[in-house]
Amino acid sequence: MFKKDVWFVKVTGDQALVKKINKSLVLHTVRKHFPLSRSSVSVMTGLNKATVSTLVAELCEQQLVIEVGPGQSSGGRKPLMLHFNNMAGTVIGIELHVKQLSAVLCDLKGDIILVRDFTLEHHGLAYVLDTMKELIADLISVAPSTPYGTVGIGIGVPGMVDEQGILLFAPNLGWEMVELQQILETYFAIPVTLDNEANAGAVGELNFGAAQDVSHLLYVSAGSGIGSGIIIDGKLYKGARGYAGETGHMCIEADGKPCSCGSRGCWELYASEKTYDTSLFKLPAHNTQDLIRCAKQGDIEAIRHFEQMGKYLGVGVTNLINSFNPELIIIGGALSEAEPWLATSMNAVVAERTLPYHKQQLQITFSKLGSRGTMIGAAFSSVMSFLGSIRITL
Amino acid sequence: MFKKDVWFVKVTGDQALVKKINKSLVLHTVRKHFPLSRSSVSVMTGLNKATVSTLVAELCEQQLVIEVGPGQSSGGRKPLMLHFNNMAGTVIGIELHVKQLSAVLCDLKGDIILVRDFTLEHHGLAYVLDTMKELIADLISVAPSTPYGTVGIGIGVPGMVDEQGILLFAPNLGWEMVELQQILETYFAIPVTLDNEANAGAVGELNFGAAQDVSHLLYVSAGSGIGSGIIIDGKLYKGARGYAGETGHMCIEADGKPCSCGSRGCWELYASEKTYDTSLFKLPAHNTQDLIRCAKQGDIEAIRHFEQMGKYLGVGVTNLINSFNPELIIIGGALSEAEPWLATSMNAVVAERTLPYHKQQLQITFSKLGSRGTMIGAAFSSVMSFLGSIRITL
DNA sequence: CCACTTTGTATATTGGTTAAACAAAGTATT
DNA sequence: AATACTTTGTTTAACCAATATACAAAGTGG
Repeated sequence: MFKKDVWFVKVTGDQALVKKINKSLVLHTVRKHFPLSRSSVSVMTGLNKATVSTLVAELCEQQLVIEVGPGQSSGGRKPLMLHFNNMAGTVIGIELHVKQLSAVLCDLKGDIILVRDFTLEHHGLAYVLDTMKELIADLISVAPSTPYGTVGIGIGVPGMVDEQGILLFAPNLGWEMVELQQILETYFAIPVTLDNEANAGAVGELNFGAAQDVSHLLYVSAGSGIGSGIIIDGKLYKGARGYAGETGHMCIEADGKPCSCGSRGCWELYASEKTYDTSLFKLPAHNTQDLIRCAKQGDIEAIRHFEQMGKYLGVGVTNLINSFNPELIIIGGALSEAEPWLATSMNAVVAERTLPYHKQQLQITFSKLGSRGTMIGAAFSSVMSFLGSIRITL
Repeated sequence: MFKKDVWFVKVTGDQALVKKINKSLVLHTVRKHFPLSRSSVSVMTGLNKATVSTLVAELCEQQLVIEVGPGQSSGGRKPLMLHFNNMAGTVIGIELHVKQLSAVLCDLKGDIILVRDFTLEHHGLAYVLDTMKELIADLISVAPSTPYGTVGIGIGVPGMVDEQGILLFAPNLGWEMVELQQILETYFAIPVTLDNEANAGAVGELNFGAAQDVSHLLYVSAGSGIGSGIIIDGKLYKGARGYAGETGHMCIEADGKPCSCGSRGCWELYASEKTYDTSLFKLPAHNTQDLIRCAKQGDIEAIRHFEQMGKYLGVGVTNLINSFNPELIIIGGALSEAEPWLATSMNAVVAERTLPYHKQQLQITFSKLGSRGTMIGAAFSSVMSFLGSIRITL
């Protein structure tokens, strides 16, 4: 419905392309580093002062940038400080959990204005869809009045999404081939970006969490299964058809346990919540939240189990490091809250098994954004999509 | 010594950038599709006829494109056909094997002009380096006279290479921290590109082999170990520090055989020539060449062993497919010559284990270029580097 | 021989960046 | 307080690559 990725459609170079590059450069420089004077934008971007002035004037007219008055002098005329107008519009970010629907209303900076949660009673498609529509409609209606209004809806789902925004398969919901993006775009007439939960989480961390100014990053979402969001050159890597990052079904035991995917020895059979039902330990509970509570109280079986998961988490993470050579690995998802019991054994395995050169300048952390990372990431994808669609010529 | 990747240094847009994009577009359109008229270049690129005329005129003056006379009319004036001047310069491609040094002299199209082989007696650094210098000097001296002369040397090595062109570690040669690129650039005053064997092979297949017009590709080089060349968006992906693609040390048996890398259960312990010494079968030989001969003669032990390797090859390939979602997987390296005995079991495992959606529009083939792929790829990297460094303004 | 097509070039225009000069508004020094 | 210097931001003219348009060149077909 809405054109996506307009950026790369034009392969030849002309003045429009030049302006697009520079205007976008100025906009994002202001967005990331405001408050800022025109002069410093010029220095930071390498663009001529005059060029910056022209482009800033246009961005002001488009209300994406605002002049907020004089700043402090550094030995000469006072600079006129520029702000990114985070209230030029709003976006909605949604995460579809198995038992819950979470939504946020964000400004264009990605700051949360409002949160809504809704407990799902079952996974009937019509029911969930209606709930989602209600939730979105509610958020749109209470959104503060802004020049552009609500400009995008970003959704993170626990399943595989293709390039056309079709939710192909969501095992935990029992859904297949749901044209979620198209349905919602038609209903609300607002651009919708649909992504799997891991990809959304990666975008969230990249822009707000542990991964700012990182360009090669893997976000491992460990929960009921495992999925990875892959950031390459600062951009989400989706593969040929949009299915990249299904690392949960990476085989780490060639002749291991049979998996529902048809393979054997898949990573997520050893390092996700799927282990709870087949654990060799006498687990006092079968969900992450309760197990963490038990571990906090010193339950030895729960702690042992987490340590075991940490080890297998490390095995898979090592594989990713050796293959991708990232700067940063972030462990996210529900299991990231078990960091205190997972981290030691995981790090030990990674330290022992990763190739020496790959360990240089590599960082491994747990998610900084917690359960909201996915929502915020989904919302932010919409922000970027909106900012990328801004008119170049006035 | 020589500036690499000049392309991305400039982040702002200006007319020079526009011209660079368009001139490069015209050049590579002619290179890939010649013979071609200016008019068809205009249609294919989307550039205005006048723009194409201007740029072609410059490229002709730079001797990279030549006008070869009138073509066939299609109902109007005869077109003036353009050729890419593959003899504007020459490049040298070298592959450093364990027991052999192979070199080619290529034109700018990547066609082989001359091949030289040299058997290495040992791996002494000084000895190999001297041999390499002699070989290169010889090829340069016999290269046909061209406007630009020999414009690049590309080298593929069996080891890990960093971004600065330092050969960090080559287990089979016993080398560590050899500044190969810098040594040769200083000696010959010609740009040198150094890459590991798998990356070079991937570039070779991408441009001359099974992978033309493919943008997401994995080239798995299986020989004495396993390494992968990863092509993403039509470009070689090297990771944060240049070490991406060390897939041979991907763990496929969490508690498997110990590996020299410090880890356990590494892929290459189960699917490379490293299996020969620990095989459960009574192998009639311990090198690939002889084993293939035996398999051809029906030796059941050799065949069984290859089938076993094929299975494990499939396990690793499945992991790569699920993670990267490529369009194409190419099996290369010495083991690719055992295709008849590897393919069936490998394909069976991949078919059984790969996620259903990832199998759509996925192709798996064995290398089409054989043992020369790496050399040609290395040479071609140099060609691209040269063409990328061409002056924009006359 | 004439109408039409295709190919390629010449010319004027457009629209972006830029350097340089300048104006505005401050600080520092005497 | 007056002067010199800095910093910030705008104005102006120039530059240059792509483009639309007109046109020239060279063919085909009836």
